[in-house]
Amino acid sequence: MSENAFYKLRDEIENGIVTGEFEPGERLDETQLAARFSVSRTPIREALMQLSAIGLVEIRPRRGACVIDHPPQYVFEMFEVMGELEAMAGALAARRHTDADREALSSSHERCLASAASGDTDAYYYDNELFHHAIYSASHSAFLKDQCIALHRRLRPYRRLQLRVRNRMQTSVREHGAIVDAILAGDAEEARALLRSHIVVQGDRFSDLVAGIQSMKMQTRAR
Amino acid sequence: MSENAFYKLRDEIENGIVTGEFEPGERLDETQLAARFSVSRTPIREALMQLSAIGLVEIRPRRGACVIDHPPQYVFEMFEVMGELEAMAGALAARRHTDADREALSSSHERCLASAASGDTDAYYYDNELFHHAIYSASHSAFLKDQCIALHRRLRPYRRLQLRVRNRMQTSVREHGAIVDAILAGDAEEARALLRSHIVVQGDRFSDLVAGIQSMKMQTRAR
DNA sequence: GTCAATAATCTTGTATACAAAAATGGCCAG
DNA sequence: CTGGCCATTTTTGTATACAAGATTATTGAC
Repeated sequence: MSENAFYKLRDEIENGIVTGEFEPGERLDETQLAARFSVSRTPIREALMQLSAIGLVEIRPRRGACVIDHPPQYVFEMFEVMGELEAMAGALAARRHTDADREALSSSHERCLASAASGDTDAYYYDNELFHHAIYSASHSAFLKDQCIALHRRLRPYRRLQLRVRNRMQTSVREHGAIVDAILAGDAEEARALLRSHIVVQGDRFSDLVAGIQSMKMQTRAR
Repeated sequence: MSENAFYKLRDEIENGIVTGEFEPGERLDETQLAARFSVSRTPIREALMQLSAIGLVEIRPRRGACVIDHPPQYVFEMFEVMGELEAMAGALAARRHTDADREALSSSHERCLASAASGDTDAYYYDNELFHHAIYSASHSAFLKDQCIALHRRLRPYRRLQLRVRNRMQTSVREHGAIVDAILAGDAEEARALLRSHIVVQGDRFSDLVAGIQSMKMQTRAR
């Protein structure tokens, strides 16, 4: 608590955006946030500056900061790019994984299986992140890993929505199984293809996503 | 000059990093920068916060900001990811380009041809950027375009180094020609493959890059 | 009652002030 | 002469102050 308030504040505000406490388009009042976190406006502004550089917040001159509000098309494109990056990570992982990577992949997949079976979406959400991070690490490309983690974070609000769709967890974990097999078998092109289609939001899933975003906003209006 | 100093400051400092005025690893003193740009430390700090979120600057608690200094391996990985993203943009462009995109691609390629022929590396550097931006736009994926532009910016310092290598401009512009042909022919997979190898820094080019980075740092030490 | 213009208020953007941590330098012991 | 410890000096991180632009409320005209 003692040092570097703006780091903590950045994570705190980011978390608020991810969980939907701050909704897309909502204005982020500096004074209000300062009061809420019992700090002055200075570290709040610094946190907002960082979030704006990351692309979670939009700062318009003399107008203050808003939570970024992307049109569904843009969100779709984000998943599309994420798919390509994860596909790349999977392909590299298939070629480069070590014994430790095998272990990390398998065990995180086991955890996903368990939490999917229990139906606990929060647990699955967390374990799913572990699984994907295991792939990034296994790619042995530090920059690719950084990029994947950054984009993964940006997509968190929407990823959360997706899990609410019926049976998505079961489908997701089944796909994970095939991905693990491909990577461990060293089949780079198979891993690439599987990861791409695992991530990209196609057909019905896109409609579900748009519906989810809509309902999230409706919820906002109602309050 | 009147409004939003931190935007201008961010670009100014970023530019300093890109052109090599601020060398990798160099400490960025807030007070010094404030004096240099005749502002207080506040907007300087805000600019540095943004640059750190982008990944151009590293801020260590209570230790101040430094220009980020990546090991050559990491830089290589950055080009590798850039290659994959541009390949994706090229593939999409091949499928989706409009008449306006055709025109933009052709004319920016013409400009590259001209500046390469004249041997003006600065002009080529600029026209090359135009050309690649034309591909991003033709992909008709706003997010992919944003990501490409962001990464392209981050790679600027190193890209500049590459052009100094003998005949690189001629080779580059020849590759551009093939890329334009593939995109205009609507051959997505050909465009993908050509762009990937156009960007990725393989074999000798990687050695040249490492040597360039070394000499850049030597120059720093000497002063 | 509605609209527009102006005054009052609020919010942002920047400067300055101050406390606490890190870096520096000097001093003394060995 | 070297190395470690304490005092001094910088430098960072945060709070506060203030000016200028944006927003809201009020008043007056139609």
